[in-house]
Amino acid sequence: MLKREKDICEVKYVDEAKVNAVKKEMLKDIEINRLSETFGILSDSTRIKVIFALSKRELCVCDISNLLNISISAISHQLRILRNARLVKYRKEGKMVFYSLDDEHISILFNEGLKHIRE
Amino acid sequence: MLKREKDICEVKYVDEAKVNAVKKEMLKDIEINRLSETFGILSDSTRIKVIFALSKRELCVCDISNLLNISISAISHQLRILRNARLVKYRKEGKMVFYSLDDEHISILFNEGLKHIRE
DNA sequence: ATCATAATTGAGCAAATATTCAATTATGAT
DNA sequence: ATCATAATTGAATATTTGCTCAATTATGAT
Repeated sequence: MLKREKDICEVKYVDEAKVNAVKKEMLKDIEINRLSETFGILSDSTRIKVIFALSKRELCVCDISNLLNISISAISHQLRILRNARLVKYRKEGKMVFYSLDDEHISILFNEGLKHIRE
Repeated sequence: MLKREKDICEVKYVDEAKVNAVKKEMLKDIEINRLSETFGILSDSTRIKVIFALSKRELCVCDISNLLNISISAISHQLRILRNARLVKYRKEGKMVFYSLDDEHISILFNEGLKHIRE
């Protein structure tokens, strides 16, 4: 009755019905991946600072670098991640590039996180 | 006028006033760390599945291992992370340990994330 | 007591990730 | 055109992180 492809865990006391019931309700793989990616973007302290700073006002790369005391290169790499995730947008003005927040929803998530740690 | 400890970035065109204004409002280090830790816990697909499963019902370690098709050891390591973050609680019954969600607020955050990716 | 099972733990490994460094692109000033 | 500055990029490095494996703890059954 208990058929398993993996014979590592030949567990006897598993409640199959219970496990299967949860398995049916389980999130889809794509949802799980998108969720972990979304939260992953907010899981780095540098990116948190960038998002918070940009929630206050538009800033150029150099401003952010100075504000966070982090190298231009490092910040540029992180901005690319935020850009790819469509969390920030930018506009060019001469040699400078100004970044600002692009996504309303991430703000909600971000503030929900703030609420959580401040309670 | 422009005094900096780091002479790597001797930038001239930084808008000091703007940067300082944002710097004043910046989150405290401890808040930033807690935020990134909180989001970091939700940034792993295995932990997402565990949290989702436990949001449906209480499960023992072995159930979770079977449900997610992942080794007992691996799941135990992840459960420790969730325990340390006080996101799950447990009760012992004989040799088995049953886990369930401990934190209402994380559910809110989790569901906000779900909303975000599903919109 | 011994044995088997459920779970935890620590060490080691492999994959992912953040930062640095050097090179490059792009723009504006001369 | 040359030069300086703002930013991006790729490679290399260092750190972090998730998993496996082996050993260990804890409980229940015999």
